[in-house]
Amino acid sequence: MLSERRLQVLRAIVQDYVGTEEPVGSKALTERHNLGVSPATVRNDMAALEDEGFIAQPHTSAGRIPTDKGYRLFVDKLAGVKPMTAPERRAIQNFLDGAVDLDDVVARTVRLLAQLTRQVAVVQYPSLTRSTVRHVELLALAPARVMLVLITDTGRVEQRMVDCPAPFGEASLADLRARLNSRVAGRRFTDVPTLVEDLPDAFEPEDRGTVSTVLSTLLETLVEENEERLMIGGTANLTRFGHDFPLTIRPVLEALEEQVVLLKLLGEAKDPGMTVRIGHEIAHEGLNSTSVVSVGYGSGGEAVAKLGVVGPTRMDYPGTMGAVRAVARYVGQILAES
Amino acid sequence: MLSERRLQVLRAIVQDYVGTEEPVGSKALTERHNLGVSPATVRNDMAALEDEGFIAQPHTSAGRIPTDKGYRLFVDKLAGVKPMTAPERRAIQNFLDGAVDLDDVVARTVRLLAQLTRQVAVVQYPSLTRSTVRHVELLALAPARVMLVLITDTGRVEQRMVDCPAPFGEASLADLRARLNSRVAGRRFTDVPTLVEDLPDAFEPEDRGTVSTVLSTLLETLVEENEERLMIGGTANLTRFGHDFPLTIRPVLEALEEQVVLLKLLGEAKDPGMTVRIGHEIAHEGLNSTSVVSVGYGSGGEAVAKLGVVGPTRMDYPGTMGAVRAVARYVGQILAES
DNA sequence: GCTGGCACTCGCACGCGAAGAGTGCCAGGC
DNA sequence: GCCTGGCACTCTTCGCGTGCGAGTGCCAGC
Repeated sequence: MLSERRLQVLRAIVQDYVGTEEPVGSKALTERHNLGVSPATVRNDMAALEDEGFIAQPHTSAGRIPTDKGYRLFVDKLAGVKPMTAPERRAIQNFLDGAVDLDDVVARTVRLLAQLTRQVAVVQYPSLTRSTVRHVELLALAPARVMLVLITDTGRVEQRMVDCPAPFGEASLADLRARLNSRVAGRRFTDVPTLVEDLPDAFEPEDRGTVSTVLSTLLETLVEENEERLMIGGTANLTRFGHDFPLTIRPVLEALEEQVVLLKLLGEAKDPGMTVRIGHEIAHEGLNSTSVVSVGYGSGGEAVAKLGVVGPTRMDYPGTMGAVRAVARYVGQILAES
Repeated sequence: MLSERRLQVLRAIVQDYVGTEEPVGSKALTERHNLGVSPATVRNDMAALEDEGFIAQPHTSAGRIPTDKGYRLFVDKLAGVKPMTAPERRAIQNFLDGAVDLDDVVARTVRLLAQLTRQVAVVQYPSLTRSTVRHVELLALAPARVMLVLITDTGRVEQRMVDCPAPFGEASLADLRARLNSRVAGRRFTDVPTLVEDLPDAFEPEDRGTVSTVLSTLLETLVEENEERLMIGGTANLTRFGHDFPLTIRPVLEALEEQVVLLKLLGEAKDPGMTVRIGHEIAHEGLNSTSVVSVGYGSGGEAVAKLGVVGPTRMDYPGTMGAVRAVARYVGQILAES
């Protein structure tokens, strides 16, 4: 196990490197932190930390920078979560309070997170499968054409066109609407398939085909892969890091556009609380030099989706974690109110 | 007026510079294009073109590059719109055909445009004010809480929560829903305000407050500034230009995130057909070294929104214009079908 | 009005050397 | 046994001078 002082040295290295973006040497360390020992001693500690793989030197005659493993230790053992200040909290609440609908909530959240952390913000829309049904609406647009509108308790709205195999009367439609809502309203989306299973049986034979079609469209809408959406913002912040740009920024932008990658990433974080993934811990190659801080948010006690930020591994973890946690908390409140 | 050959020289310069990204000299020009004259002659032409402000040299001893004015002349007089090939058209159609709802259409369109042009794609959602109402739905979520759902003929869905001043019975709600729809269904959104003006008068005094509240929420939803949304994609393509990056890419990314800027830009292009804005013709500072190609698209003869791409002034204008036009055409078809 | 020739201007890549930062190691002290 | 000051060594970075090459402008001739 590393001695207490060596951990302090690692902490100091991480802090300085995050602040300056430059490899940090033993002399600078002793000057900026009261370690109570001389540079030579720190050098020994650094050599030990390097042997253990927590830090590395870019070139022989440069200072050290933390490795992914070093950041991991920092995040797990050495750093807390920096709470937001009172004015910051107020600003968050004010900014989110003006939202008029779910799209607006998500858009504002993205902007807010990007501004607070000065990094790329990612916000997932509330998952359908983890929400409950508020209402299902059926609208006859033409005799054999129905629009299906799905509304969740989190304010999310999905719509689908349904082409019916046979004309469907207004009375049958009203019947289906009523039966459907009485069965699924207030229930979790995951329960919907079994709840509507035998619904066609209640209808006249000539309507059963249409009812089945409507129901299967409803079920398709709930399929995991379709139902995940997210919004991204603050990509301009990517330009703040590394001056070796095109190479660094490109794969990150590409990965961000591949929403699948991000969704997988957010989905992987099983822990409902905060998750930090650092550098190579992220499977996707383009994101190997970034870290992702994510957390679930939800209207009640349960998380309905995730939000987080993507930034360079060299990021201010305590501050970022604080901002992410605070924003998630307020978004949850807003959703619960609406 | 410039002689025919000088225009050809300008065209050749634009084409070569777009292809190579490097200033083009007189010798290279004569080698790559059959101008039928010697480099010395071309030099004279280039000097004339420079005097007129169509081209410039980055440094004394380098080749010439087109100025914004040069690109403008190229686009207006020298370049046509390169039509898509048959396979490309088929690919566009296939790609768009799988869309399940409006969000999906827009998302696919953005991806498609970004891929075809290898630039940043921008797609505006169909404008509410230029669409017609398909249906207005009112759902009672609580005695004094109504959800308003607005559906357009282009498939766009907007929802708003309405907190009513007084409890509102299910019967009154059904009444309002029926009256509202009979008045506005099939009508243009811009006509809605006058169409619903006297609607509260038809209700009992105790319900009038609530009806007014619902109606004013409806009207707010239509306010220009709220109703404009857009989706952006292909930002990774920004990294393909200039190696002097951070400086170039940063303001562009910032401008793209400021959706207001883009919306204004798209809105300014009054011409329903294709509009090309080049470099400093764009008022926003961050976009001074980019060009924007935009065109309206719509389900019928009329444009309901715009789409386009943002790229470096040094872009393949004929190809980009061809792609933008083709995509707009197919998106219009898809919307008309849904 | 076009062409070949020629002098001139610069930007850029290359090589070299000095400067500076930081390390590793060692011998001595508490 | 651990910490410290000293010292030699390594390697990157930066500045500078030079040569090269690309490209131009101009001029005289056809």
